[in-house]
Amino acid sequence: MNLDLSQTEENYLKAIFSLSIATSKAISTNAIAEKLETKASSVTDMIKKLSDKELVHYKKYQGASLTVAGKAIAVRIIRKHRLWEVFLVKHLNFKWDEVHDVAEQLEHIKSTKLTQQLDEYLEFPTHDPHGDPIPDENGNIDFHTGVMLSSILASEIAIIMGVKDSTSSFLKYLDSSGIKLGSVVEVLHKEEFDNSMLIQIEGQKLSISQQIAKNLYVKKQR
Amino acid sequence: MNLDLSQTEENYLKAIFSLSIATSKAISTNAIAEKLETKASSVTDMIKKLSDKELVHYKKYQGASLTVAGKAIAVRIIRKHRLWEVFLVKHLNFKWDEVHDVAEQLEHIKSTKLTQQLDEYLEFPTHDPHGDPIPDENGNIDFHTGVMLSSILASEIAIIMGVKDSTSSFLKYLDSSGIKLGSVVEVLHKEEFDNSMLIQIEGQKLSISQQIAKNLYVKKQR
DNA sequence: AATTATTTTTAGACTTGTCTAAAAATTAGT
DNA sequence: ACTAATTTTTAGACAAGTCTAAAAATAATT
Ligand SMILES: [Mn+2]
Ligand SMILES: [Mn+2]
Ligand SMILES: [Mn+2]
Ligand SMILES: [Mn+2]
Repeated sequence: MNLDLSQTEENYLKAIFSLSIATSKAISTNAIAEKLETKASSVTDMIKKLSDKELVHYKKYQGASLTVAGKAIAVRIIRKHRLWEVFLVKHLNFKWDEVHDVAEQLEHIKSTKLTQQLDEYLEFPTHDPHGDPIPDENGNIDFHTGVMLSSILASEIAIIMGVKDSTSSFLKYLDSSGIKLGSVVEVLHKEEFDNSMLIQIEGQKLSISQQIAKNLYVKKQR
Repeated sequence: MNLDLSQTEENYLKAIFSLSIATSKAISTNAIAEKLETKASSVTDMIKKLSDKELVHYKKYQGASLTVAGKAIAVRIIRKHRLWEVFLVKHLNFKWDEVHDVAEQLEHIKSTKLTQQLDEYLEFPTHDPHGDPIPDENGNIDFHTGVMLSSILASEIAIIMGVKDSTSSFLKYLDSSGIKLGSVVEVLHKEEFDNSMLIQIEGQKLSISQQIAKNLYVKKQR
């Protein structure tokens, strides 16, 4: 059995993993297809292949879920992805909205020594530039403990811990508004009508939509 | 015309480039096949494809050579390969015999910003860990001016500038003999029978075969 | 429960890159 | 110059990954 996977196979495992975080149910063919911007028929073919390699559990019409072996591989890829993102931002002057596409390529480089040395070189970072947790060598992840900013009540104070949406447009919006990881945010007012909120952040007052607030992980202060 | 090449296409261009350094003639199908460890029939197919893309000149039975566009791409890949090798040795504790396979993967990462920032981060290195010249941003290369150690006469002194053979076994031999880039070498005696030589290097006397001496670039002193 | 709508799978085709075996062209040897 | 050896190309096949269109299964409606 060939244990060396193609980039495509790795991307499928990663997609199933990230779709599995929100639910404990099997992931539908369509969901995977949408995530990978491919067709359902292609997904069926690939899932069968991964099932033969015992990396996913699969029963016809029942969707897919990762086996222990499949999950271990997915986590390793995510680890590499996030370590590279840290490297790009910390050492190569990339902005947090510029790293993802390059990391999508770098995550497939195969060299355990490289990953290990990169981790050490970066001084064992625990989170990537978007606040996402970096799995350790053994595949353990500290999942986001944070709640969403949208759930914080008026007059409460919180700290920005991460972004849920990592698209360039969202990150650029945050940059232009001065919102960054570690920023202290106070909820001054919540508008009942549309759930928008007026917040105090980085020395300024700002009105943000619920859409924005739902994509920011925060840690509530006391 | 799609300008984004596959890794395979890039490897063919690189192979033709490196085989072209030794000669000004077109490169034979067989030579490419051997270099890439593939079959001649596969090479013919790919050369046709690259010819359609105007990256190689090709006439049936006449071998292949790079067009200006093809050469520019090949040089960019070699630049990336060597920059990554420098990074791995300088920052990630890789030995010079460990970098090649990883660099073979990293050279295909597509991001001009990445290449440019990496170059800057490494402080614009001119040579890789094996002494090979790194092309600059515009594709200019300082080819090895050096001669081979095998051509140095008895009683002459030279400095090790690079290795021609970068296989792990050769590099490990050099490590075990204390030979490294920058080492000063004095030729004490040349054996006429087999062209082996007795040299003084890094404070010790050493006998090396012609095979060894033919794979070391040196700069003659004075 | 029967019919519709949606999701998923299958069947067949296409692209990329590879291979083997055979044919064609070139090169070498006499 | 002719034959033999070598190199190169072609023809046909295969694996990986993708797609479209049609069939089958499941889920939602009435
Ligand atoms: Mn990312
Ligand atoms: Mn990230
Ligand atoms: Mn190399
Ligand atoms: Mn090198």
